Amino acid sequence: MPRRIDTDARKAQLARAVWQVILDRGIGAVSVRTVADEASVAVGSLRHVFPTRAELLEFSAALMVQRARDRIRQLPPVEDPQQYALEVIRQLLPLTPDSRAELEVNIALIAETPALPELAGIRDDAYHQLGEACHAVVGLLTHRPRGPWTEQQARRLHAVIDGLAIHLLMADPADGDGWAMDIVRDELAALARVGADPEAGEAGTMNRAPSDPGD
Amino acid sequence: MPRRIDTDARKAQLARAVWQVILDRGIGAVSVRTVADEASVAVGSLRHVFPTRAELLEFSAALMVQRARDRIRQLPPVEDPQQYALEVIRQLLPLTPDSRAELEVNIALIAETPALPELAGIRDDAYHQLGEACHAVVGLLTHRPRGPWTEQQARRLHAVIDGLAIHLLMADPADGDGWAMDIVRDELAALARVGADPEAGEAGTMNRAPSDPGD
DNA sequence: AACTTTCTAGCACAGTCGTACAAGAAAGGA
DNA sequence: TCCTTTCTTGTACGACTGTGCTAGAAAGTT
Repeated sequence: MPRRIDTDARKAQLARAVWQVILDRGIGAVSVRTVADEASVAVGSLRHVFPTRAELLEFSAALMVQRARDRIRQLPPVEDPQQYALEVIRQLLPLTPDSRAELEVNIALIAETPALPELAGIRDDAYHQLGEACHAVVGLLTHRPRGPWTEQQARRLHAVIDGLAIHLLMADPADGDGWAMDIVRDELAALARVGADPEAGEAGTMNRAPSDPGD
Repeated sequence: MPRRIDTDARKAQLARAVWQVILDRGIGAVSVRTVADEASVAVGSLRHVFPTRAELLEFSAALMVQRARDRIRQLPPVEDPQQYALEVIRQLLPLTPDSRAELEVNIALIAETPALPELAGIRDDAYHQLGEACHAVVGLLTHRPRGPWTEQQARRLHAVIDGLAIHLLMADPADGDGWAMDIVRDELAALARVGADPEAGEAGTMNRAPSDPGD
């Protein structure tokens, strides 16, 4: 047996280099050369692990999705389901450099999908996983069986999360990011209120009633 | 006076070519050559109007934002503010090939911002305009004076719209797109309920109470 | 120590990129 | 008709792209 390297570790190292290039110079700057330089590795060496550029990007994207999922799975268990859901969602918003990088990579993926059909699968995978997580949160808080109502609530929660994520990415950092989690807290509280009081609101409609502003 | 062309019309024609290339092959395929080909024009001719690639992209992006704004402004007036708001938001979601192209260009912009700082201004402009529109809708429906509560509601509505937009872009076309407008209708109805009944909900909190699922 | 296999390094290639530039075509005023 | 100015066109250049390929370094087996 000749010399062997830890292929998985090397792949992860190169994926990190991809993320760094995307963060610094955008997806357009991701080439085998820039990534190899970022990882302090020769191009031929990179291509020994990732024969094509598409494989490099595919792995980098998949690893990013996996990391986010693992981070959520390893969240310490919390008694209050509402607070637990809050922590889960906190992991999905770009509130730290790491998760911010994840989202930028994700957006770059969506933007480049027409050019790289191989990545569509990963993108759809992440989309459906997050959708399922939202549905789980709705079920956890409202104690309702799956149905059109829970599906709509889940889709709305999903939209709020993704929308807030993008806004956090674009918003003036001087504005802070507390407002985003405030909105999420509000969403979860509203859902939990249905779980606590099965008779709340008008039956027969899916509409939700915002509370009085109280000003 | 030598021969003159309608510069604005030519710029618009080239901008349309940019959008088409983005739709067909992604932002990564946008080059002076591909755009010139798409517009059936020589590269030098394109560069006579847009000396640099950055100017080409900048104009294309700005025109896209302007077109969306004009489309909304020229919306026929409707009596019911709730339905009017619904029509406005319909223009902002990728439900037609045109508005779908707009969103793809928008996402491409966000993804490429690190590489093209010139575009950040346009992106921020569109962001704030949409934010203002959401705030206007909240004011229109709830009849509340501007304040922390309306701001939070507007930010949430903004997040829902942008989140739904992205999901429509990624979702399986077989799923249809009715669910998105259903969610928007729900949001507006909930806001309108505050406007109709000033005493609704619990005072002193910003929380909103979803109605009973009614299943 | 010799051999074998993996890994690294780097050059070569055809293609595309943005941009520069020069020469010809087109069209209105003299 | 000629002249002037705008516009179009094609070519050229250096830099960069993904990929192919070869030669050598590294390390475990025998």
